[in-house]
Amino acid sequence: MKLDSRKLKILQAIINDYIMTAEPVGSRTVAKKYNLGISSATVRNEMSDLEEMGFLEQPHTSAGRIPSDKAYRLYVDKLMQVRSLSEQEAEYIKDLYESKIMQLEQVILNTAKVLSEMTNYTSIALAPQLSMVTIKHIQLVPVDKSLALLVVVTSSGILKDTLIHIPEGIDSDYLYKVSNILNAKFRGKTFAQIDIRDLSDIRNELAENQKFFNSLVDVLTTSFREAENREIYLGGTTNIFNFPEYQDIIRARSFLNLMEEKDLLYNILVNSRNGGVKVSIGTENPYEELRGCSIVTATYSLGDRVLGTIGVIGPTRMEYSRAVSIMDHMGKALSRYLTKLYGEQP
Amino acid sequence: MKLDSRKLKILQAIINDYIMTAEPVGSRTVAKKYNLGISSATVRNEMSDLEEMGFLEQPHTSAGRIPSDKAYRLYVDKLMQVRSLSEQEAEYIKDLYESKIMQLEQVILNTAKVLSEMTNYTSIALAPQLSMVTIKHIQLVPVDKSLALLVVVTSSGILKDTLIHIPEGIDSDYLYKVSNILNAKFRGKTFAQIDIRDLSDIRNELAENQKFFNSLVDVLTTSFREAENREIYLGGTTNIFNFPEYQDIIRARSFLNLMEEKDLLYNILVNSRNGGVKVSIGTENPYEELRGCSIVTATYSLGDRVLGTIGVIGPTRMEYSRAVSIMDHMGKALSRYLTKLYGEQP
DNA sequence: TTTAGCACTCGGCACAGGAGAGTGCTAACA
DNA sequence: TGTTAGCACTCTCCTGTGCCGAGTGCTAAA
Repeated sequence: MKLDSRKLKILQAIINDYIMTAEPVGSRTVAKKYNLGISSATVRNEMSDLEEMGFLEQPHTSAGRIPSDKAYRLYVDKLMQVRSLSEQEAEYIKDLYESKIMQLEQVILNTAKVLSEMTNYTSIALAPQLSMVTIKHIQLVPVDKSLALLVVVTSSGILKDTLIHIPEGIDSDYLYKVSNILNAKFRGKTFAQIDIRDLSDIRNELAENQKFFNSLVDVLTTSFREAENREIYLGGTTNIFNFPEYQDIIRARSFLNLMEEKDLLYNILVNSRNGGVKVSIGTENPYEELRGCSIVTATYSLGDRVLGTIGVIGPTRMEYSRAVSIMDHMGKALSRYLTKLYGEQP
Repeated sequence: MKLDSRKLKILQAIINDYIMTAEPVGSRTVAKKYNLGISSATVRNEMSDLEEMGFLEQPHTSAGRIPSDKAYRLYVDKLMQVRSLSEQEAEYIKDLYESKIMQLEQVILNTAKVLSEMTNYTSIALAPQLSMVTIKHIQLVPVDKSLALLVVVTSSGILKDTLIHIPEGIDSDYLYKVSNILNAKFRGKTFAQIDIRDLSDIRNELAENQKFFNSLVDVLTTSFREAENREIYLGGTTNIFNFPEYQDIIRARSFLNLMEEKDLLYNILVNSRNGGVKVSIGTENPYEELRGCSIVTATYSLGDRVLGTIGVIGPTRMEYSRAVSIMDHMGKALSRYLTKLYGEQP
């Protein structure tokens, strides 16, 4: 059977209607509301064909039809027209990145918040992945007799800081010396490139302070393990209650529980890291818990390095065209902002 | 009318039963299940009295009775026996504070998580209030030609760090000098004690670098404003779905929305800061949105300075005796742990 | 003062019937 | 041959009814 232009028009009408109303769409509605110049009976025949082809589904015999995931896929790939942002929306994004925030985490957090407010979906954002950025500066800052602060500044302004115990009798100069060694070793490298063997040099330097060396190794190795920042920021988790398909307490609950599964969300976002806007519809999703949801993601970068992913998650009956355009703009605006703020200076 | 011992026994039975079942309790149940040696008819008369006295309420004529907030208050103050922790619970808390976490925020976050797991309620925790701790060390760390990192270490190991722009031509030595001035001015003070006028000295020092001075003032003043860390950590927000009184989507939703109102939660926690375990029952609560909920809070301290508050929030039909004992132990264990880790060293 | 007994109340549930929306099929029509 | 009008049929949703059970309040007896 061929998917001729009339079938496409009808399909599009059904998808549009269902996205707006969340109610199964009947043949009469299509014929009347989307004046295609054909009668409801004709529409009925076409709808029957579309169902046979797998684009429509019927919740029960005497209900209208709803689009299948396959239909949404077709819609996203071929049918929908990606709108540009409304003035209001563009303004919203512009405002977000004009405020003076220096903390990178805060930027991402605010981005998530704005995303959920603009789209009315739940937003998720992956914290910047440290393994992607280079180390700019390492410094041991003395705190008191027995504590020092190990600060690592990266090219993206991110810093990891950890307090470490130092043995008695270590002075500020000594820390300064160690800092210099660490800098010489690791400056310019990414976290991923750091090799534990590089530390052996330092071991020799610190031969007389074995305990201190051990502390350092301890902290640095944990830092390596946490180089992949697995933090996930959420925005508008309760937005899900706005959708009629989540008026059921069981579904709402399982959705909210899902949002607490940070590991799962992490995997989703990390796997969407290969550039551009990505749409994942219902059953296309690798995780069973997410059939019924669609996810639109976009990446954000610093210069040409992809740092992380932002996304929105909502019912498969999602306003894809709006979501895609917002995600697209947001990803780009965020990248521009980050590159401007933290971009590698010569 | 007098609240004699039989009335108290009956009231206690009703409260216990209602806490466990969430179902209105009838006279038969009380007479049979809590063998008090009296008939249901007698219980009925007593219950009628208790209702008149304001301790019981009737959802509708042919239902049993449920305790009023007044009854819960009596229960918490007089009737309930505060149990000690089960071995399992004690073990759980012990484990929590035996792991090696250095980041204070992480400790509080984990505390909230464990709290919600142990109690099955939603837990809330107020981040440590910086105005309570003293500044130990301030240092400007050079990052590159145009950026420096301002690190503030406090007596509780908390640090605030912010990137600031520095004008061209400022070298590491210069930053070191400025750091020393800042240290001389502010070391030993609390954030609350910092006076903007103290900066005028520095202005003179930096006369030739007006721009840099402005940046510094900018950052420091924002730090002051944020000295009160308004961050709230939540744990187990979806636990609320476990309770039959929140099977209604409207109520569940409004509860979850409430949990996103960080300002409101902040006020609740800050106002519970005057030591010890505090129980706030339903309508006793200053916020209308929270009638129907009870909150049990405890404070945590560093040495003798109260740093913040932790708490659990659940339906008024709360297992007060368990909640109070857990909060009491947790607050104390957390304080001990913090004092051991970050306690003021000579 | 306590208790047994009884009439009464009210929510919850199952069930039936009707309305409404939508379908599929058939037959007529262009 | 494709399109349309008509019609019987299906299925959900809503509403009203009647019954059951839990629980109460009152009365009268112990």
